[in-house]
Amino acid sequence: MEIPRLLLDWYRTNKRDLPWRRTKDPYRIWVAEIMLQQTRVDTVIPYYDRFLKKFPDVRALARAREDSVLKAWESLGYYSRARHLHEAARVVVGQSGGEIPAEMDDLRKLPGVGAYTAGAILSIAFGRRVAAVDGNVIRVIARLFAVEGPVDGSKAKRRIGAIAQELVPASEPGHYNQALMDLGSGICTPRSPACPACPLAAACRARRKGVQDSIPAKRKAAAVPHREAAVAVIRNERGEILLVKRPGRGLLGGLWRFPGGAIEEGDAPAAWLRRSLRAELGLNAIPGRKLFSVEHGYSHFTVTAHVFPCTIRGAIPDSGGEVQWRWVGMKGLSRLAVSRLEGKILKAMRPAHPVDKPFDDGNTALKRVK
DNA sequence: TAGCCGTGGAA
DNA sequence: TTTCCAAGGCT
Repeated sequence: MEIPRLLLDWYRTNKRDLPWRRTKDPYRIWVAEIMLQQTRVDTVIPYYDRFLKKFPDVRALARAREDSVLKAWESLGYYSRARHLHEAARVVVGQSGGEIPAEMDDLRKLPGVGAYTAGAILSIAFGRRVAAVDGNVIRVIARLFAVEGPVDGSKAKRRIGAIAQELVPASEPGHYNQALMDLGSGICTPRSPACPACPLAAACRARRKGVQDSIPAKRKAAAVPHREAAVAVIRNERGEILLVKRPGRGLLGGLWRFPGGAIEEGDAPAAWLRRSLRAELGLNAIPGRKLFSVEHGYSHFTVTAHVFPCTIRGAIPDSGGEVQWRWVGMKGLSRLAVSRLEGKILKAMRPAHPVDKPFDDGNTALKRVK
């Protein structure tokens, strides 16, 4: 086939110099592939460098605490990737002494490693002739072969996957797969592809038919719902804030948050917050006047969070029950991961109410109000 | 199969 | 400003 040769020739002079392209260490390739899932190269680079400095090999990652791994992942998003990578590192160390699997079946069993990631690791780190079909590759193949209609159905995915696998050359499969991705991200882009600069333009059926802009066909995005939330800033006499640990799965799993949560239509935020804190933490909390509200967008909904300083009456139950919580100062914030929403709240509070400085109006949790 | 799962940059 | 989306995987 002509395509692999054209692509590899193009790649030799056009490839990007990226940190994970300077190594053949399977662990480093693996970390890069997980971070790159649904995430831009420019965003990943600083995280990649910091992560590998902190966890230089799979054993270091395996023995780390989850809070430490999530802290290294903080603000990268899709945190299940970090939890799965951490868990998978423990599996690899426990089962094969730290040797990254070089077989498809073994690799796919690791949490967080799907078809794409396994193909990328096998081809790039182990030189195996396996396709790595990501969004770029789906788009490039769909255009090269003028695959019209939706590409997210199982039939179209099987067809594109079969073509992709057939195209992979026995020589330099890792470079070839990365070339395909570079082509997709820089030339054969989702919108207005740069066909005149494309090394495969002469072979592209979509270009010949003039339909490159409508392939792959995309479905309309679902409307994103909006929610309202009420959260509490509770301080002790040292100015530390009360943070709650999220469950180890689901949205932002394993990260720390302010107490409170989503309110229902028609709920008064302060009254709801008071009930919520009693039910969740057993606290008798008195919300003060609202400090401010913060907007944030997640992958599938947006939220407006109303932030209330709260005073606690009576005893504060110990953590360790249903909900785990801690008093957190600046030192704690340097070790525990929080989401961007918490980051926005902390930033908005900083001028008047920096962490480690008690509220100056006596609005502290330990100030007993009779 | 389709919904869940973050974030920030580009257009 | 709003919309789209970027090297997917899990359930």
